[in-house]
Amino acid sequence: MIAPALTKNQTLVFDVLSHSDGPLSAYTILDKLRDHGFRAPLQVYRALDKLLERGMIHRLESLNAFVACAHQEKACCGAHGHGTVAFAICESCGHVVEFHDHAVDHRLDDWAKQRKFKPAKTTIEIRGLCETCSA
Amino acid sequence: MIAPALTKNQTLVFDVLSHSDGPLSAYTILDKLRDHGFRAPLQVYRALDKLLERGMIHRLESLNAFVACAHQEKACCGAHGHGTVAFAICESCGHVVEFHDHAVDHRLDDWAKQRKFKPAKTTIEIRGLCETCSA
DNA sequence: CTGAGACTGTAATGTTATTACATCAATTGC
DNA sequence: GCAATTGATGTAATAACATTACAGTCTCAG
Repeated sequence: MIAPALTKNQTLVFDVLSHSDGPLSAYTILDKLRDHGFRAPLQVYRALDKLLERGMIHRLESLNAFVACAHQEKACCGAHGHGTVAFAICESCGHVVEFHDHAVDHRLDDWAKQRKFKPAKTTIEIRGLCETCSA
Repeated sequence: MIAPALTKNQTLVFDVLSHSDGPLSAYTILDKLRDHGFRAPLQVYRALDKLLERGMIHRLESLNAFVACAHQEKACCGAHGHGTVAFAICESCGHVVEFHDHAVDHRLDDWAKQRKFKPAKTTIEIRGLCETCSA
């Protein structure tokens, strides 16, 4: 099962995200792509949806923003991925660190199993101050 | 340090949330309070902010909605609370279960300590299907 | 060729949240 | 008493985020 190539719009959106040093909102992406012919939010949202499906990008729920997956180029976190992605978000500098913690995943899975809850997507986001900004 | 009484608007908003069987958006709350003189979103958002500060309600980031804290009447999850709150959200029936898992908290704290990241607020939300809806 | 499916373009609209400014009431310090 | 401060409120306008609806294009299997 080989993933099809990205379309032009998907490529443009992914490039913007992967070259950014922080999360971007859909509208910020739109603005950055006006020169490439983007005119409406839907062009961005459609591309974002596909990239999310593939696990190439992540959505930060607490920011309404998007980041490229830290495991560059591998689609590693998608359907075949290693569990839930977690984020630490610095509220001062905006920097985001993506991490995975198997123990946390396992613990949440256990909770779900006990309640017979079927998880579809799990969000873990820690907002605070990074080492640099809290110094 | 005794908490001051809730103001009229705060009380109205809290009552709506605590009598609801599911999460409500700010605008849904606004509609429910029109009869009580609410006319603008800001009246709701201001009350929500104060209630969040006290830990009497929680915000569900992945839904842009709000719920009353499950530990009724105690302000238990606020400044003196027992760590991070987690939620399981059924995407079919909308039901939300609030829970606390000390092991998960501890694990995320460890991660933060190692990176010298200072957490301010942590969001954990599992979206999926509850037992009833997946049957 | 043609019909199905996936992607695109555009406009309009819906939903969520904030900024700006004016007013009112309670509290505090002089 | 009476400024000065603080915190809550009311209203309007706007900003920010996201979706619906509809039409056109492209590709490919049959």
